[in-house]
Amino acid sequence: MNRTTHRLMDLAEIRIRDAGYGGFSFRNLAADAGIKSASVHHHFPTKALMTAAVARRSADRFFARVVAQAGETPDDAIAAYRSAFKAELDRDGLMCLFGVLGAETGGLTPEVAHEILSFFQRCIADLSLRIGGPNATTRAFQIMAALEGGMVLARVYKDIKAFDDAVAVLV
Amino acid sequence: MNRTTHRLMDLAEIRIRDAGYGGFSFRNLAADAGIKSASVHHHFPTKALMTAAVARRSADRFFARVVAQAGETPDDAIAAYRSAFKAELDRDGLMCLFGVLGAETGGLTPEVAHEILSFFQRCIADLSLRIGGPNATTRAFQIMAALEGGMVLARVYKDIKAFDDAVAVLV
DNA sequence: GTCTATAATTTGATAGAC
DNA sequence: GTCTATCAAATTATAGAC
Repeated sequence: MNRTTHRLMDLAEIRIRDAGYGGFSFRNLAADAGIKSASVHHHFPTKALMTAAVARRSADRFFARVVAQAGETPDDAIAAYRSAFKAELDRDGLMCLFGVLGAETGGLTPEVAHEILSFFQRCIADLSLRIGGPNATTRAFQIMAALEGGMVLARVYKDIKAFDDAVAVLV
Repeated sequence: MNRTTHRLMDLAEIRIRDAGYGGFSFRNLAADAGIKSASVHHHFPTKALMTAAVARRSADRFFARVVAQAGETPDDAIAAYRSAFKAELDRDGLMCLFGVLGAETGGLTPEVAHEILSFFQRCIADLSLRIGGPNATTRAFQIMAALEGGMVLARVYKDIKAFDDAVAVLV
């Protein structure tokens, strides 16, 4: 993949995290990149496939970051997840791509919905494994819910402190 | 407000909770109701104002339910909030209107965004008051995050158990 | 309160030149 | 790889008849 393809994915990711799947179009994306919408189709055949590609790249980056940071204890793993999500908020004040798309699941094509579900399944499986113990999976759901819900609150309040408060109990 | 107005709001609420603000139009709403889109404009001047009206009605109903159920202890209040959110999942498997719209805040008009922020501020203020103590507000953010995040997970997994797991620690 | 008709704009997508 | 040109469909919204 070349520079423009990546640049278009960067721009799409921002738009989706800001306003959801219905909140971006090939037209405004092209305008952001300084090209025409027809040229965007050269890089991605359809909007749905582009969104799926953006989600896949975002998930890969997320797990690379989490794996790099995760230590040996359950608390290390939780801290790694928390800081991976918080990094997105810190960078641009926008929430997690998967939280946004997950909330509007009913408006997504099957290929996009599949990427979203896969991301959360991978998080839950990985977290459960690292946490261990009899209630590991339940605990993993609690952690993911706190993180995603915290990001929604930070987005609505336009204040990262809402996220910090929401996830304070995890650390 | 007459029967058709309420019916249109019911239909819009379902659509928004399923696919977000960008996931519904006056055309498909009208089709759902068996009328024409021009007739929807007789009830609501614009899509944004209709969405704001739906949000306001949803918030009023939510707080009426919470006030009716909330007992005297902090745990009673938390249980009331949890059951008010869960009631929506139980009814149709869809998540909270405010969680969906909150996630795509960047794509909303100011009047809609204001309704969403107001809802969460009202929840946090009310919960903090009922919980009491020095960390009441922080605790309120944690509860709201768990509930909203739990609904996102339930929506993505298409399984209410994801919500139950996510909020199990609250009860 | 609902309809037909329509305007103005946007959107997702394609064909073909350069 | 980007462009112009274009299409078909959808979208928000309005005017005016019934």
